[in-house]
Amino acid sequence: MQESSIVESKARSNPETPLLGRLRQMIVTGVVQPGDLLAETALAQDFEVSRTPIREALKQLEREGLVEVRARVGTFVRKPTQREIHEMFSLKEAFEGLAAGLLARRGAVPELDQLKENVARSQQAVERGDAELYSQLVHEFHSTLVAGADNRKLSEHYDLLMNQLAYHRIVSQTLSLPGRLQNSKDEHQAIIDAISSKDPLAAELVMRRHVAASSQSAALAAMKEEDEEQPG
Amino acid sequence: MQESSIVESKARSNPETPLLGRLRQMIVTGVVQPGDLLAETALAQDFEVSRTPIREALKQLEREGLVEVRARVGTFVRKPTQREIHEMFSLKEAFEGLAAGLLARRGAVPELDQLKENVARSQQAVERGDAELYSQLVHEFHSTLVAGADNRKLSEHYDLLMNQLAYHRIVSQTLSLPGRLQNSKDEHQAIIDAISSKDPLAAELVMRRHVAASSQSAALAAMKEEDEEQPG
DNA sequence: TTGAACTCTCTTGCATACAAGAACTCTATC
DNA sequence: GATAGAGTTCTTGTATGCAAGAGAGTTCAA
Repeated sequence: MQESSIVESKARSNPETPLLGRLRQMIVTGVVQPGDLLAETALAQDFEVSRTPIREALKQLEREGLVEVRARVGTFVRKPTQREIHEMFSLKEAFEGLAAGLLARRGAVPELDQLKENVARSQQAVERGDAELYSQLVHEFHSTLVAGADNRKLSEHYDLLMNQLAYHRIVSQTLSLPGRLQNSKDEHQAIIDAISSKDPLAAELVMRRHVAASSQSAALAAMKEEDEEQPG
Repeated sequence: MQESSIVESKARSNPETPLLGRLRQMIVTGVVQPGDLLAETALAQDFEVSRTPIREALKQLEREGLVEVRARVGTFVRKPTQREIHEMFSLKEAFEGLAAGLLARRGAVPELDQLKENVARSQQAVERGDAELYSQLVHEFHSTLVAGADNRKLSEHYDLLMNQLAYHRIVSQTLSLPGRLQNSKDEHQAIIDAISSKDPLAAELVMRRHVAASSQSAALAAMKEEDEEQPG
């Protein structure tokens, strides 16, 4: 239905090399953990290519902020600092607020129907207490909304940001917080209402409030994860 | 005083390779024109290195949207489409609006004083009718404001955007439009007032209105340039 | 036991050779 | 004159070899 969009979403002239996508997915989904060494030679053997394309992909990932290349030492999976996470949630709020406003301006488009359907399915997920399905639907809701803004540059920046946040991992943790499920669904409904009434300002405002609320939960979850790793 | 910031501004662990910066500057400042071929071999000879580092830099520039690499054909300086320019100005509005809000929240910081001084100098430039100096001060105003938001992720995204817009070229064209100089300066003053009164919402609103206004002028100038190139 | 120096290994950085393909040019043919 | 085709040339894509440096481990001396 909806493209994954965290891992792959650009519709550019040059389709992304499979290598880059696979490496990025490994990082974003947590197959490799922050601090892990991504050695070019080892990866080259794993993927059965030479170091050259591996190297290009790693350099690209460095620019995306997912890894850190230390000259003549190694390439390591990067972990955003608390400050960076906070900064990125500010950006997320701005991006999605902009998207909501643009979408409201566009009026009735297919994406709006997709959002309505999403909320309907979310309602069922909430009733069944299916947190995992709901988490997936949340991701779909937000990416559909941004896609509906019909602004490719926005999408590019947004995808970049979401990859850095390793968003879906944080979201699934966030939603385990008690009561957050029902709140989140209601907020989604309010967003759709504002968009449907073609009020860009209201749409942006509601959207930003929603992102701010979930950001707070997410930041909390991220901080909690931090504590669990280093209990001392 | 203020770092150029269009060409170089990141304070990352890995300092940017000189090659990348030089190539980027060549594109942003118009030394090489859209459509021009950037052949790896030729550049390697010019810069007296092998193709490998050149290649890395070009790949990076591709990700930044400044060049287009067509496999086995060539790497070409890219020209944003009218649609992309429009999209990017939407993003610019969101970024600078966010920055103004964040800066207002921070209160009295050195950057605020820099902004005040900037407006004072701009006043002089307007009185003297020095459009070039004013153009430079405009650039400085906006980059100081974003820097003042104290959000590195925002700065990264903003720099990326500005490079794609080859912003200063467009600005200098824009400001030649009659009456725009005085208007622009007054708007800058209004932005500072809003920030000084520590009203994030007002600051964001005024900022966004300002960006929207200058965007309209800039888009017009870009369109005009387009027409001049292809008169038929 | 501690510390310093040295060596050894592993990493990325860079240069280069070769492969593959796109596009242009020139020629032959209709 | 127009067009199809082959060949040439230019481009980027990939593999690989070597250089340089960081860092861990070891050894030796105090």
